[in-house]
Amino acid sequence: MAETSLPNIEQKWQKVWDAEQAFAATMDTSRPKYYVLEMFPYPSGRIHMGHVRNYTLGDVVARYKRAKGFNVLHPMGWDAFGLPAENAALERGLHPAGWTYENIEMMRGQLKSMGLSYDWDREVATCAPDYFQHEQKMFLEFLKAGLAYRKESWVNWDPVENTVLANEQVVDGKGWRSGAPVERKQLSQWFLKITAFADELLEAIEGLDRWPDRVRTMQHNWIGKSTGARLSFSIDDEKHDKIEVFTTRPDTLYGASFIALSPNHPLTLQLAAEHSELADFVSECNAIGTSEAAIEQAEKRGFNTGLFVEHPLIADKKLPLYIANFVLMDYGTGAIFGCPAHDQRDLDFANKYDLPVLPVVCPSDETADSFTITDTAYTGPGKLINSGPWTGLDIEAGKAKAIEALAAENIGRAETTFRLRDWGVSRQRYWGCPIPIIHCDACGPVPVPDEQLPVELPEDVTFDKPGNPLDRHPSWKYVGCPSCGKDALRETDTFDTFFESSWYFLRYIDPTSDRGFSPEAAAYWMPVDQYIGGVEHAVLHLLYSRFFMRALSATGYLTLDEPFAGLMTQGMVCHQSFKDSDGNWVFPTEIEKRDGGWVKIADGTPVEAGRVEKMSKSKRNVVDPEHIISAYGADTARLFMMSDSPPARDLEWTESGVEGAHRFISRISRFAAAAEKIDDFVSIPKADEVSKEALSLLKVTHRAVNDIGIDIDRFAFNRCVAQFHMLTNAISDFKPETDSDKHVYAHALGRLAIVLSPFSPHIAEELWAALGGTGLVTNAAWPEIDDTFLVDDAVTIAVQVNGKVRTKIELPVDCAAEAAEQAALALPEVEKHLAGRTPKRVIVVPNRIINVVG
RNA sequence: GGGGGCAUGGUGAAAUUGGUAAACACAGCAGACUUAAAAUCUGCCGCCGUAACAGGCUUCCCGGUUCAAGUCCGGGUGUCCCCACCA
Repeated sequence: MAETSLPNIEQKWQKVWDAEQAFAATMDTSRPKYYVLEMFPYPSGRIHMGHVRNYTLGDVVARYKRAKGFNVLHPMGWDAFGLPAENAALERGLHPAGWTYENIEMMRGQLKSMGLSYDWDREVATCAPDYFQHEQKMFLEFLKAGLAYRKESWVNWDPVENTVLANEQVVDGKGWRSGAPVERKQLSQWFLKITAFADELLEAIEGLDRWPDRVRTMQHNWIGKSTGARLSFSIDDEKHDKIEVFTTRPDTLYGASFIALSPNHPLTLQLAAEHSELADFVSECNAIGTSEAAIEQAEKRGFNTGLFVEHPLIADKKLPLYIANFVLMDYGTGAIFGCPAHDQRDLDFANKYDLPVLPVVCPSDETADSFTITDTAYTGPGKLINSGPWTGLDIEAGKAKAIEALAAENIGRAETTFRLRDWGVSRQRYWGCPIPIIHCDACGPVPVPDEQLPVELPEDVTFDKPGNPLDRHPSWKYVGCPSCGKDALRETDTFDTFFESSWYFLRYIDPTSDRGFSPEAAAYWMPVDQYIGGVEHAVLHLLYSRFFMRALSATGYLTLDEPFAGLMTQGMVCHQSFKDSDGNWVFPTEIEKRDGGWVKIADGTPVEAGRVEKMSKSKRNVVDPEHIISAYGADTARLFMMSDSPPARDLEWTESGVEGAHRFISRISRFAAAAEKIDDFVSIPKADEVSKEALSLLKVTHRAVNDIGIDIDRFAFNRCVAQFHMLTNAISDFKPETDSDKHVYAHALGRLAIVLSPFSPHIAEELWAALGGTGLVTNAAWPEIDDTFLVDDAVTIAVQVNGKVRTKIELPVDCAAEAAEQAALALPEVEKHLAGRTPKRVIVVPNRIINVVG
């Protein structure tokens, strides 16, 4: 094993960094800042490999930028509210707060053992009143500004647990825990008006040029802007209101054959009141949950009301009015016109209920007479047909004409609709931030006055019954109305935990401010220069945070639109999974290789190697970082994480890969153990004063330092590790003899220590100290590069004949094209492969390639 | 159903953005050291040829542009992810 115990070395340097407060950040407007942030963890109890990868990625960037002279802010904290704490309370009788804080203690210790360059003085836990009081205040400011409101909305309701379920918690239409069929129910909920910024959020995606394209597209699609028209249809009995419809295809209006309303449309409810069969139909529709699976299985059904509406453009044409289960109340106007020829869903519906199918768009290779629709709707390009005055127009012109015509008749206009809906933030949960509202019979919902903030959670709560403990607490919710003084009730819902994560990066910049954060700190530190985390937050957290910046700007907290200038989404950490003969997942520690196959150590029964999958407890393919760190050290774990896969891609955890990384770290520690202290090894030796071998090592060294810097900037950390190996191999191969050689040798090792320190900082410190380096390598500036070492005087380039590489030739750098051409044509291989033909053309790309075309 | 990513040796990958495909590692093989093993060091390692050269083939498949394609364009296959009765 290693000469000196690596874990001891690591603890030693961690103590030194602590004692020197090496990573404390202070605001200094005279220096350029760099804010590096990793998505903060939920304190589940122990760190996992995904955390190790995420935080190592961030630490490499933070330490590199520090070496490059930036005033780096690199904080860490805890996304501490959430359901698992309540489950622990339910299952093990622990209080959520105690459980959470214990987990934080545990995980902080684990993170510290990784040697991450955090400024721990800025640590934040979102469940602390000192944190959430500021978001209660923000919410009240949003309320004042009209960016928060209360509304009845449809939710998934679990009738056994008496609580709202998120869509993710509904499995096959049933509650994930209770197994009870989920109901749709209307509930009064608080909403944040994210739709007020829909257009802005969409347009600003364009400017997020340091975000991954796929995240940008996901947000783009999520916001889902549709342009079209809103138009109204009159019911021919004149008793009822007009029906407003949104469509993206106003050009197909002449092909309309029915109108369908959502089961929750106001008119539907009005009709259902007089019509018991319809009322039954509506409740059937609502019994089906809102989950994906439920929707997919649900058959498209309609209810014919017997009423007719007038076609707005064709005199005397009447369209039947249906209630249809596939029409959503939440999107558009909750009503559609069906044009079966050009919409698959409308066509299915029309065929089922025997409604006419009239094509009004015809592809260019068909004619109006021959073109028919049977069971596949036509959604492609073409010319309008059967469309009165619009016949002959193309689709886009048809849309414009249609909007013009509707406007002229005063029955419609152009309209834009978004898929994005306002953010419902109410949760019927205990372990969350209380919503600072008091409900008074006389005054309605009244904001909790500033001087009564924060509204804290009561500690004496019970989890023995389903439902919200806050709601059944004996006294907590009974308060006087702040406005009239009469008996009133506290809001017992708490905020969605995405509320906390939408602004935590602002708390880090000014963690003791009594207003959450100061505009001055925000002006200096924001935006986050580099944000790193999992792609699973591509939409929710990253979109909510973007909204929050705009809402906070609108309420005078700061002036900033975009919180994260750069975003890096890392891939998952995967591992081989195993199943035994009974099909149960087996831990890798329970098995061994025998005769080329896997067997259980315990009883020798065969085990089948499954797929390489994301590490997860259920598949038993997790590896605990703590074991790896105690067995190999943090430097090894960190280096391995950066080694093979580029950050954005999935990384497969392999034991042999870890051992490879550990061999490298051990190799460095042998260099450190054998190092001689040389005065002034940092200074760059002169090219003309060193031996040929030493010069070549200097070239490798300066090239490596140069390339590593470039590769860190572009997140090619796996290439950096390759550079470490090449540099180390070159150093190993060099046998210093003279004093000048020793200087070069120490110089190369010193450069290695600096460039390795973002990745494996402990061993880098050890090496630096062994060489006699001044101060900490953690504080060392990124090395200067002597450009003269980056250029060679000769290059070997490939010579092609008719596009195939036939030989190589060594030429002086920047050799003139004519000379290169002459040299190439003189080569015997070229002559041979030309086989007597005269070269028609010779392409010379200087320092790259020569291609002889013959 | 809609949108997006990815596809390169036995494996993870690299390729200066259109210019020598396979850097660096993992695994494997052979050797040195050792009583032996581990560790360490040295060498080999895309495929088909060959005694060895020479050749030929090769970046999922088919086609195109180009002196030149892993890279660009068109079509297809596989795979993963996101969204999904969105009018």
